[in-house]
Amino acid sequence: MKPRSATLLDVAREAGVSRATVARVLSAGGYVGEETRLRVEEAVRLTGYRPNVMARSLRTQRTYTIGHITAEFTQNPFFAHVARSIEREGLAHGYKTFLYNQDGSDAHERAGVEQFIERRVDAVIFTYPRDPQSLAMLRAAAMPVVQIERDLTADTDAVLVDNYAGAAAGMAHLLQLGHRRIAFIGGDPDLHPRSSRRPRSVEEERLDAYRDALAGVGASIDEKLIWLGRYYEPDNGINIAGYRAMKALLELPERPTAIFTGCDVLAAGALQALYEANLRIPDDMSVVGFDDTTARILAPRLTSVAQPMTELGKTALQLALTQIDNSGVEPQTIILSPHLIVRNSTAPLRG
Amino acid sequence: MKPRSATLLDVAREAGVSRATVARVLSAGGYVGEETRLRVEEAVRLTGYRPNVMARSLRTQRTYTIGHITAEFTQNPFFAHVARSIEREGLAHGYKTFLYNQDGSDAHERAGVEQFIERRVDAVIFTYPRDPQSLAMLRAAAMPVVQIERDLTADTDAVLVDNYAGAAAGMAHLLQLGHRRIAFIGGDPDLHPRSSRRPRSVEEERLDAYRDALAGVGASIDEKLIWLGRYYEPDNGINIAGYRAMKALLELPERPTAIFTGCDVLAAGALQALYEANLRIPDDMSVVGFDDTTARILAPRLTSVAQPMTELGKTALQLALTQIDNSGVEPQTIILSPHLIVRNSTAPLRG
DNA sequence: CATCAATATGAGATCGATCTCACATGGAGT
DNA sequence: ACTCCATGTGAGATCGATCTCATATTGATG
Repeated sequence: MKPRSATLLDVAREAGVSRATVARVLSAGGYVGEETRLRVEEAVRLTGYRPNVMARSLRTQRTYTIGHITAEFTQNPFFAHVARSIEREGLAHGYKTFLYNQDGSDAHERAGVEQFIERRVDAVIFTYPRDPQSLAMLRAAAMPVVQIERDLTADTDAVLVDNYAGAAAGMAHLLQLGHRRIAFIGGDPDLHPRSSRRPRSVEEERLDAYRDALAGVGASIDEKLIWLGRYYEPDNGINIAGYRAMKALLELPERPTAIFTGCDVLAAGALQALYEANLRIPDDMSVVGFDDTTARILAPRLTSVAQPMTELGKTALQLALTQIDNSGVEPQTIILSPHLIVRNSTAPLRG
Repeated sequence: MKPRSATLLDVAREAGVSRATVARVLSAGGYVGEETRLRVEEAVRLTGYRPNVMARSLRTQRTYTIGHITAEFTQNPFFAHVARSIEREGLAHGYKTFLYNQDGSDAHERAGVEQFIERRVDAVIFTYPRDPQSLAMLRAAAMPVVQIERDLTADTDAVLVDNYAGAAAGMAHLLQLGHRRIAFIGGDPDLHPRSSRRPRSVEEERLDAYRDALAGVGASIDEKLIWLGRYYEPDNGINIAGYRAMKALLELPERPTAIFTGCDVLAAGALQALYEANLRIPDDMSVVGFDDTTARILAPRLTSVAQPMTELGKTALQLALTQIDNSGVEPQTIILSPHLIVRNSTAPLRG
C-alpha cells in the first residue's frame, strides 16, 4: 500500500499551528511570527512534506503547465529543438510542459487539444498547427494559444520565421560563388497551409526567393530544375524524396552545378544520391540545406540556412506567459530571421 | 476575464438532477434511468462540459500521468525515439507523459524528480538515470520507477538491451566479410554507471564483445585501434569525437580495414573524416554503426546494430502500468535484443 | 399482502491547498 | 483611557469530481 504522503495538515499538527499558518509560511504571504516560522519549517523537514500540485491547481485555477502540440520530432530534429527550447524556457518560469505529437492527423491534433483542455493547461503552443478547428476549441475554452511557424488564424499569438529572407540568403551565397544553374529541391507547397495574413505557404516563400534571386541576376529559370515533393514517405518513414529528386536531376542532359534544398533532411537524401554517383562535394556540386539540423553531422558538413529554433521556442513561451498573466492583450506576431551558416558543401563554380 | 468553464454542477442543474447522477452517467457506474441518462448527455452537450482532471485526480489519487526523465533528446535521436514510444504507448492506455531533460546533471535530474513528486505522477520512467539519490527519493515517495538501459539500483523495474550480443553481431558481420584489422571507436566506459547486477558498463559490454570476437577467430588485438572518448563535446554541442578518432586511425602506419563504432553519432563523425580523406565506403573501408538512429540518412546508408527503441519505451511503460495497478509486485528486469541491419557501408575485404 | 431485491436518485463528506474573514494582542498616538 | 493600526493566528468556505450511505420506488416472489 502506498503510504499517503504528508499534507499541510500533518505539517500543521507537527508544528502545533493551523493549516493557514503553514500556508502563510510556505507561500511567504501575510504575517508570521519568527518563532512560528522556524517551527513550521522544521515540521516541513520532519514530515518530508511536498505540496500537492493537484490540490493547489484546483484552488488557484492555475496549473503551471503548458501544452505543446508538435509535429513528429523523431523525423525532423527541428521539432525536437523547438520542443526542448520551450521546455527549458518554461522551467525557468516554473512551468512544466506537456508534449503531444499530432501524428500527422487533424483528429489526433484535436484529441491533444481535448487532453489539454481537460488538464487545464495554462496555455497551448503549437509547432505547426494543422486544423483551424483545434484553435477554435481553445478559443471557446478561452485558453491562450501561440502558433509557431504558422498563422492558421489571425486571432492568436504567432512566432514566424522569415523564410523568404532565409532562402534569399542561401541563394545569394550560391550566386555569389558564380552558380547560375541551380536546382531547387523543396517540400510540397500545399502541405503547409496559407492564411490571409500569410498568403504564401512556407514552401512557397522559399521557392519565391529562389525564383526572385535567379531573376535578380538575369538568369533564366528552368522548371526542370525545380522538384517539389513530400518530405517524408509514409512507407519507410525516412526521407527518400531528396534522394529521388537528386537522382532525377543527375540524369538531366545539362546538370545543375548547385542545389538549394528546403530542408536538411531533403539535403541528406540528395547527398546519398550524389555519393552513389561518385560526385565530390563541393567540387562537383554545391549543396545548401535549410534548418541547420542534421547539417553538422553529414559528410561534408553542410552549408545551411539556420532557423532560430531556440529563439522560436523561447519567444513562443514568453508570448504564452504574457497572455496568461495579462489575459486579453492584443495578439502579437513576431517574425524572426534565419541566417546562413557556411560550411564545407559550397564552393565557387569551377571553370 | 476567463469564463469559468462548465462544471458537474452546471450540467446537473441543466439536466435537473444531482451531481451524483451526472457522475454516474459519465463514469458509467451504478444505476441510471434511461430517460435521465439521455437528459444528462444532452446537458453535457449543451454546456460544453469537460471534466476537470485536477479535481478528479485530487479525489482519486490518480493523475493518469507518467513522468519521463531522459537524456538530451536533441543530441541523440535514440532518446527522441524512446520518448516518443513511451508517449504513444501511454496515450493508448489513457496516460499523458511529462517529459523532462536531465540536462546532463545530477542536480537537474533530482529537480525533475521533485517536480514529478509534487505533480503526483503515477510512475516515473528514466531513460539513463544518473543519480541513485533520484531513485531513492522516489522510493521514499513510494512511486513506481522503471529504468531504461540502466540498472543503477536493483529495486526497480528495468528494461535493458543486450549490448554484448549487439556488438557481437556487428563484429561477426565484419569478420565474416574477411576483416581482421578492425578498429573500435566507442564512448567513455566510465561515462555510464555499473551496478552489482551489471558489473560492466554499456560501453564495456560493447568493447568486451569486440575483444572476444577478435580473439574468437584468433586475431590479435591491437590496442592502438581502440579509441574511447566522450560522445559529445560540450563546446560545440556536436559529436567531434568520432571525427578525431578516425583522423588518428588514418594516420597509423597500418590502417584498419573496418571500423566498428559504439554509436551512429560517432560513426557520422568518422564518415566526415573518411570523406575528407577521400576514401570510398565501403570500398576502402567498412563501417558499422550502433543504435540505428542517423544510419539511414548518412551517405552511404550505414550498416548498424539497431536498438529496439520502440520496444524499449513500450515495455517500460507496460512495466510502469503493472506497478501502478498492482503495487508491490516484485521488480522485473527485461532484456531486449538488438539486431544488425546491413546496408551499404560494409563490404568484403579486398585483395 | 408482506417481504426482499433490484433499480434509481440525492445529500453530504472527502481529497489538499488557498483565501477570506474574524479575532486577538500589543504598542503608538492623542 | 481610548482609539487606531500593525502584527499574528485560526476557523471555515472553496475549488470540482468522486464515493459512500441513505432513501425512495418498483416489481417479483412466496
